[in-house]
Amino acid sequence: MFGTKNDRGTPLRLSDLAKALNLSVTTVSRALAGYPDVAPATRARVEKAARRSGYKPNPVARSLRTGRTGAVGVVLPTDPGRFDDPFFLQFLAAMGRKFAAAEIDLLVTAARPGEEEIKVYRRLIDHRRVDGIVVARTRRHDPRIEFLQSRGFPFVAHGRVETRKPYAYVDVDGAAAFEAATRRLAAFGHRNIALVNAPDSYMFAHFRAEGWRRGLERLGLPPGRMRAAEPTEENGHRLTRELLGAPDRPTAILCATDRLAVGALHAIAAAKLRPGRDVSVIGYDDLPMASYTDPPLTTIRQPLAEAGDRTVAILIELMAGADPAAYAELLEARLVARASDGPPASSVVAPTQIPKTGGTDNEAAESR
Amino acid sequence: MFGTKNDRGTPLRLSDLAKALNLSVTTVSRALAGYPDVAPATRARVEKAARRSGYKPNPVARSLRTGRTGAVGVVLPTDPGRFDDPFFLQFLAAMGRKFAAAEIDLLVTAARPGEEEIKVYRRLIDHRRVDGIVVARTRRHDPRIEFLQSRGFPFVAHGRVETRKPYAYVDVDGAAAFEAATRRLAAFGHRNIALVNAPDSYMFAHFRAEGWRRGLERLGLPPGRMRAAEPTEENGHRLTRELLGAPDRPTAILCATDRLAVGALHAIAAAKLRPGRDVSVIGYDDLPMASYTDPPLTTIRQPLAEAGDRTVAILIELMAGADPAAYAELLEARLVARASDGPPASSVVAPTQIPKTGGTDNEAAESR
DNA sequence: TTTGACATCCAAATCGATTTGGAGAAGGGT
DNA sequence: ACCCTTCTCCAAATCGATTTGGATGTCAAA
Repeated sequence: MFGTKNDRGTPLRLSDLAKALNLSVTTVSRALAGYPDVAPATRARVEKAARRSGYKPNPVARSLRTGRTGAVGVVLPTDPGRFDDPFFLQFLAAMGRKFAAAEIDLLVTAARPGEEEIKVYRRLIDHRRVDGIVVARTRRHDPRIEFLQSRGFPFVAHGRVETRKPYAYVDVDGAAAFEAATRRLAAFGHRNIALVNAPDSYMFAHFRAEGWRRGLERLGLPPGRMRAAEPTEENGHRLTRELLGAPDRPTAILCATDRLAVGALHAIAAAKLRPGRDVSVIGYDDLPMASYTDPPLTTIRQPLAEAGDRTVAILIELMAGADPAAYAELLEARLVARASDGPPASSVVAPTQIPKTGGTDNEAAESR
Repeated sequence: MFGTKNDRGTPLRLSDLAKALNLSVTTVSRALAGYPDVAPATRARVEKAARRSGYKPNPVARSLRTGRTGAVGVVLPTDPGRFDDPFFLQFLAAMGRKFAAAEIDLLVTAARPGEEEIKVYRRLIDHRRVDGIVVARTRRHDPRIEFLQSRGFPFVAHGRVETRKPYAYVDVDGAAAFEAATRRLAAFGHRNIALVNAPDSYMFAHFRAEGWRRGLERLGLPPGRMRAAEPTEENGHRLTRELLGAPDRPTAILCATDRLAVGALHAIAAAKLRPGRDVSVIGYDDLPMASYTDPPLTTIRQPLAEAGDRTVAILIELMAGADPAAYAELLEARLVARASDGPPASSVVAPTQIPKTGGTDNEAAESR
């Protein structure tokens, strides 16, 4: 009856459908769009023909006319060329299903924090590449949030920001999670609990440190030591080695991410200490590999799937015109107990066998 | 002189520029596009005005007219919701920089292998969402390749496929790498070298097995055992446990990916054997965490950055009309020696202490 | 018979850039 | 003086869908 191609061999156009039905493109368009000024019988005829022929409107033409693109942008705040943090992939994956279900395309770019970063956002918006944006890994003073707010562009942030003007976000309560983790360690009997953190400029790092501090304080424990750097295995190793080399060696180390924790476990073993016995470690993220560290990593699992679902749902509402101020969701993380933490080996262990750390690199690193 | 916005507050249009310059849109368009029928002085004037005002053509309008989108699609062959394999992210990252430099947007989707998968490709093409496609992780009989070829759509595959009709691909010579790794293990003195592989339906797994087999053969060693399953830590652990439980326990295990290798190391330790001493392990991918396993993983690093660069470069040429048959590139991987392999502990070790494996799950798994 | 009110339908404008098919002017050759 | 190139430039068509602003027809009320 109706072919799925027109006589030019290109996908069916609205005008092809109209011609076949002996109707105007206007009527066909309005019939499919649900306008009321189309007779029920006509609408049925149009819908049937559209279904039969597999007609789908050309999204580019529609986009030009309506100004909508059917795509959403995500700019990963990392060096393009190596945004290999598994977290980002999990994050993308968490949103993928919902976006696919809504027939929304995901446009992924990478741009490292800084001036260039805003340019990418500007391009996405000015050139109408996307209808909405997801901001990943917020920072304390985040120029991206300010920029998007100033443009009035729909966006959802994964994480909070220190700003007055309300905006839509979905975040996980890292402070509560780290306070709970601190309590857990204290309950094991630890009194010297250190933190291997990501740079404080990252909001997530800031909150996790806050939870740790609050936990220590409420438990009446003395403040612990903290070191921070970009969350990689290598930095986790280095910072932990520094902590272990200090005179009052911590018996437990909270790590802001699993990648840091992996490095920490390694540094502990390298110092001839038993991770999980002499020094407890707790991570955050529950990456797939967390079960396969040695010992298996006790870590905190954030409800990333739920966060992704909510992020997408909120973004869709914002793109339809909803007020960003109405959306501020804080989800709960939950601790996954494995074997990298437990009671301290003994209250009074002589700090035996701790190798000297190198002398040149023991200031707290705070890379870019 | 020229504002960066027109009087409607929207981004500058070609017609705004034309009006300001007292020229027709035709001339302005042709001046910027480099047509020869524009007076040098006029062209200079137009170019200067465009630069000053920051004019960028509306990509949607351009797309409607030219049929090009300025975007490229990647469909990750995984469950949407959990495409958390670090490899995919590295792969995306490897292409990210070049795509950004060429001002090409990257459209990322996930669809699990099967019928649904082709639907996604069909949508990308029919709806003109992208100008080209990158096919990730090829399979032996890959319906994606056939589909794209039948449509004559520009694409580059990361990996080869068993087909006669030529197509453009960039691949890493996994067979050569695994043959070399096998030789290395044999040089250490190993004679019983097993393979923990990904399903043979994946082309990469097929080649790595081929290299391993060829290596054994050329060295005059007896064929080794192989087990295969989806490349996750968990499966690496399970398959390795099965291999270790067999009567003639291998002294070395090649793993098709680092994730499998991580599981393997863990299974070896769980069997009270010393990884790197009693049982050597070599992985593939050199994920960031490979340096932080216990012991640090000897693995094979593929030149992913180079592969990404070439993939993008080839795709750009194909989109400009080049012949896919002209592009078939095979890159070399290189072994990164760490501490998970070495000479076998002793030629004659009694297979002591090997715990019984569970009885229910010891057939070679070959999940979907 | 006339007048609304309502139900249906459609021609044309629109989104913004590209491209076709000339038009007009200037200069050269005969 | 006339014809032909060669240079420059531009009006209008085009891509395909959406949307504005009617046009037409029908039927009931006046």
